[in-house]
Parts: sequence; C-alpha cells; structure tokens
Amino acid sequence: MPNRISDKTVARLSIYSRLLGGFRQQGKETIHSHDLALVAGVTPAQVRRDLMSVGGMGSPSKGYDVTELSESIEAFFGSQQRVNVALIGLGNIGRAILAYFHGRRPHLAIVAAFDIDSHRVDCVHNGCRCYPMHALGEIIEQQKISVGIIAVPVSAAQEVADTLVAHGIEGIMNFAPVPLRVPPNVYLEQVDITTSLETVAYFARQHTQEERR
Amino acid sequence: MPNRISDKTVARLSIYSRLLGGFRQQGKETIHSHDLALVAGVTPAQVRRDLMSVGGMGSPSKGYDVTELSESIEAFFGSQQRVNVALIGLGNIGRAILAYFHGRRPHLAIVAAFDIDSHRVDCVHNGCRCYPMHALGEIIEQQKISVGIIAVPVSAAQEVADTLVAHGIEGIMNFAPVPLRVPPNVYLEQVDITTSLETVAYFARQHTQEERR
DNA sequence: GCCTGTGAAGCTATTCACAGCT
DNA sequence: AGCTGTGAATAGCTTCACAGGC
Repeated sequence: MPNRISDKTVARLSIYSRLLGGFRQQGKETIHSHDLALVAGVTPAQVRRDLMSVGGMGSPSKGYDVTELSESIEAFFGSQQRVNVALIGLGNIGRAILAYFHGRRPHLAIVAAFDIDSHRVDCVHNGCRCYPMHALGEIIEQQKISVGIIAVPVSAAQEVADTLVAHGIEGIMNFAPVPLRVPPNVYLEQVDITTSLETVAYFARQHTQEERR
Repeated sequence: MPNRISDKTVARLSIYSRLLGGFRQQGKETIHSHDLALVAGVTPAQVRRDLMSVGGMGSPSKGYDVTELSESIEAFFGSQQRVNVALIGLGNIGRAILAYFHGRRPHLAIVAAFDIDSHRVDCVHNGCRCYPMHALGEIIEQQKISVGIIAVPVSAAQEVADTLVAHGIEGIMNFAPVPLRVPPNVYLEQVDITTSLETVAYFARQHTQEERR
C-alpha cells in the first residue's frame, strides 16, 4: 500500500472538485492555491498538500491548470467506474436524499430504494424503484451495490446495517441518530443531524456568553 | 476563559446524552465507561476523558450514576435555557429537517421557517410558520433566534448567511454544498451530503481493491 | 480486582518556512 | 517576484498506563 490518504483530505478534494467545475464553466484556465483556498475556506498550504495526493501538477507563477486539475481529481475519485448505491428507508429524509442526488452525479447513482411500508413499495420515486425490505440482500448482490445509505428509524438501523454487511457492502452512510457497529473493513460515515445541531447551539451560546464580558 | 472544549468532544457528549436517556428509561442505574464506550463506538479512555469536561463524577467499581450523569450533560448543554432556531429554505431537505426536529428537543426548537416561494409562505408545517424571505432579519431579532439552518440552493446560500450574520446569528448549520464565508465569531457547521457520499464511495472502492491482492 | 481520573506518550493533521523553478 | 512542493515544526486529538479508591 502506498501512503494512505486521510478521510479529511478526500472530503476536501471533493469540495475542490466541485469548485473547479464552476471555475471551468466560467472559462477560468489557471488558478493559484491561494484562490482555491479562499473559496474553499481553508489555508493555501492545506490546498497544496491536498493536491499532492493527486500528483499536484502546478507550475510556479501560473498556478494550476483548471481543466487538468479537475480531471486529475475526478480520476482520483474513479469517476469512470460506476458505484451503485442503495437507499434504505423512504421517510422524509430518505425522499429528500433521493430527490437531492437524482441525476446529479452520474458515476454515483442510487439504483435501488427499500422500505417496509407496502404503500411505498413498487413505486418509482425520482427514477428509482422501491423494493420491499426483505429483498434487500438479494438486490444488493444482483445489482452489485457497494454503498448503502441508511435512513430508517433508530430501532431498525443496526439490523439494516448488519444485513448490508452480510451481503458484502463496502461503505455505509448512516442518517439514523445512533452509533452503528460495523466490522473495520466497512467504511462508516455517521451523519448525525441532531448531534450537529446540538454542537452548533452549544458553541453559539458560548459565543454569546463570551461577548458579555 | 477556562480550558476550551473541542467540538469533537461536544459532539460525543451529545451522543452519550442520548444513549444515557435510553439507559435511564430502561431503569439502568449505573454504567461503566467501558459499556458506554461500546454502544457509542469509541474507546473507554475516550469516554472518561470526555466526561471529565462535565466534571465526571464516576465512582470506582460502581461506575457512573446514569441519572446524575445524564443531568450533568444536559446542564452542560444548557437545556434549561432555550435556543431558538430558524430554518431557511423549505425544499425537500428543509421539510425533512423540520419534520425530523418537530417536538424532539424542547430546548432546541425551530421557531420560524423562511422561503422565497410564495406558495409556501404563511403555511404552517409541523407547527412552524413559514415567513417570506424578506422578513428574515426582522424575525430573527424579534424572536431572539441565535441559530440558523441553511437549506437553500447553492446560489442563495452565501447571501442568506450574510443576512443571518448581519442580524446577529451566533451559529449556522449549512446544508448547501458550498463552503460559506462567515466571521470567526460565528460557529459554522458544514453538512455536505454530496462530499460525505463521495468520501464513502472512495473508501468503499479502496477496500474492494485491497481485497483483490 | 476492577474501576475512575489523569499525566504522559503517541499519533494525526495542519501550518510554517524555504529551496527550487519560471 | 511570486508561486509550488515539501521537510520540519507545531498544534490538536486519542490512547496508554498507572496511581488512587472502593
């Protein structure tokens, strides 16, 4: 294994990629680490270090070629190779996620949805068919799905995760506000909105109190 | 200022708090750092260190008193003092967030929603009135709102953030997939779902490739 | 014996600072 | 002159390991 790239770096590369896409459309040809850092909200040194991971091909005094860099990052994310995603749970959050990703990232598509509610099963939302929950394992293997998005209530989340893992999923994004237990070879991303809001509220209050002094 | 508590610790405390609530309802009276660590998915040492921040009152061989600890953490988050939250943008994600938080955390309530679409204005979703966008600044000051949730499209996100900041907001949670620029005295939490999914997909693919060797 | 609280060590991530290039 | 790429320094976070207590 070469040198590992941290998840933070990967996340920032995703952001750079999106920003570069915008610059490319505007016809901007080159960009300096300083400018990219400004719009990404990080330091220039951070940008340069992150770009080393994709073999940063910047030239001094011209900066980075926008098109070339944009393509390097997309290659890094392996955009040519498609990743199939399953969405489990079609409640409010599940539907919002489905609508959000519909047609946005072609190489990263939600190809199947699942729900226990029989009213939702067999409907097609945003071009995505909804299957009954008991078909989960079967469809994952059939459609070669490697990433699962869990958007079910807390009470069902661990069970769904276990099923995903049992059928060979490689990565999970969990919206249920409960920590999941998965084996170390499965990448897990917790998206805990309650916790995030509570954290924001805590620091917001801190700031308010500091200003009082 | 005493010693600062990191945002990671605050986030974990929020998780502990929720888990302790569950244990309390089950009638569990005491708990060891080891058990809490197991369900929270962290190490026991991490739990003990985090609990030091709230004046960890554990007794050896009995562990922590569930009720006492639960109340300590709630006091830390200042649950007696209410924090008012505004939600800007009532698209799919905005409505999902509104439904999600409705009546869940009494001290942390979304008290006003905002949208540009006149069809959505003046409706009441989940007990929350929707105001027109131009009323944003006024309502924030009237209702003493200190936290804003941005759920508008990328093109409007920075402008909304600027308005929030101009009217004295203390914390922002941003769902728009674009880095926002806010002054350092405003706490900003980026919830970038696209980036998160892309990160999961990247590491999922990495795992798949490693297994091939 | 097994737990908590905590100094110290270890690790990871970020920033500094400068050599080398154009 | 001003930029990139990068070793070295710094800062921040997590784990270790053990003293002290029940």
